[in-house]
Amino acid sequence: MNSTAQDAEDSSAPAIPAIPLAFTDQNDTPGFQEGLISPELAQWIRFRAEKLKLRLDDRKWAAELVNHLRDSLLEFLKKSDDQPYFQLARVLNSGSYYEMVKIHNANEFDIMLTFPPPSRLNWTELGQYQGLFYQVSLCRPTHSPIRSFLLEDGLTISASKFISEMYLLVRRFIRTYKVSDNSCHWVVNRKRVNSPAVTLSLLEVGNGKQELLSVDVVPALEVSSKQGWPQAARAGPDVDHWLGKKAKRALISQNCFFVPKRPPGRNLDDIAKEGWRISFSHIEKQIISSHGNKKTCCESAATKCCRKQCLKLLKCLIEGLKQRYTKELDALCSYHGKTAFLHTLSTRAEDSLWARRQLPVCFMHLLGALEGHARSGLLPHFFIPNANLFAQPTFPRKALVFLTNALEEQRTHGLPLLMPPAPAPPMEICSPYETQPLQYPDLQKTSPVENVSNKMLFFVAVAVVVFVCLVACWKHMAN
DNA sequence: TTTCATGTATAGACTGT
DNA sequence: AACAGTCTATACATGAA
Repeated sequence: MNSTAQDAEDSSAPAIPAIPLAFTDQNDTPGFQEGLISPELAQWIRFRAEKLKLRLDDRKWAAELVNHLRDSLLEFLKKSDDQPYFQLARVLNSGSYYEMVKIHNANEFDIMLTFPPPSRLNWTELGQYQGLFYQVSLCRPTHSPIRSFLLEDGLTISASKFISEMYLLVRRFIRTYKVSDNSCHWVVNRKRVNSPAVTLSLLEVGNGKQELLSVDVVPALEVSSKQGWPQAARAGPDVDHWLGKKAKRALISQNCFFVPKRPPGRNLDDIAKEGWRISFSHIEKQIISSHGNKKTCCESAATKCCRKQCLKLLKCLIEGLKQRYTKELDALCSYHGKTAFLHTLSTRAEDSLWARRQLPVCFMHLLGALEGHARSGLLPHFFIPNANLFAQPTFPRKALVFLTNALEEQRTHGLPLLMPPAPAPPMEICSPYETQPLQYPDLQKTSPVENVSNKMLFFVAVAVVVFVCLVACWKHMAN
């Protein structure tokens, strides 16, 4: 009976695998041995990857709202005389949506607003951050409107002034900006002290609780490629054997950015409080979109690879872990996953290793790689090899040990966090997948479109169950 | 496999200095 | 007239269905 109801909703759903599925640590790659993935688990991984796709309707709905907001904001800044420097803003879409690795819903967008400095920049590494954070200043005094963001020395660009002014203008913009159909409205979220973003949320009118979309607007200072990247990143990412030396040169010859994010920690000195963080978002996006060892990767059905799917699954697992162990894994974020992913791609370069069919094996490999980084406490920033994203105190020792164990548990117990909730009781009607929001309440923020389809599915499931019951009764009576 | 919508890169037109 | 910056049309890539 249960399976009938399930099948009615999702005929492609594989059977729930027997748990635990043995993964042992015998291999030198932590947590990975090819032969040990059971066919059931492999099927589940494929199935889960399918489920992470964004729906076209959702994308269309969200893209229209976000693009209109973005274009209107840009127009507002261009016309604004209050802060003439912001008239120079240019848009650079970044983050997982535009990298095509956003999962579950098209509900989070990252938009960088980039600004060219009036002259060459000087930057000084802030100590103890291994080249991630910088004091940024102009080489010479200027009459450019950027003046209003400078400190008393007339040269140093103040990150706090920059982001505060951005807030001011975005708030001013939002006061008059209306969503076309009036059913929702954008609000500016509260300022967060360590965040470089002005975060906007789209709320339903009359239901202030439910956030339908969120957009991070991140201002960024552009460093001309003529100046080159800071010393800590000068060597460029380790992609020689993967993307090739020529591709690497092309990457290094691009601009990089500073975003107004101060370094973590309390009791910062006055210089650190005005610190900027280096950003390679646009390069990351480029690498992820042209990710092949050969040019032909993903060009045809025959050369399709599973790299992006692996990253999506890892992001899903990380979200799940953070949901399940909120406090313990506070320090963990999706960027750790992305970094481990990039390292894995650069060492496991050959396209054939990432063939579409190999998804389960590749994902387990990636998971093992992240576990390995956690176990060794070493996860170098992909562009700044000396910056360890698992270094303390940013990533506390305790959290690292917890993460190592959590990842090991996932690997050795058949990925319970990627699985549906425990086997359903006999009369359960809904398919396990549809009940997923119960397990991870915030992972899936339902859009209006989704609500409709959920109701439809539920209705169909109930109808099928009733029908099957009737048939069973009828047969019983006939006997 | 195909069809479609969205996102991106590019060239050439346009505009103001 | 020359130039840089901006806008626009177009083709192409990507991924969902």
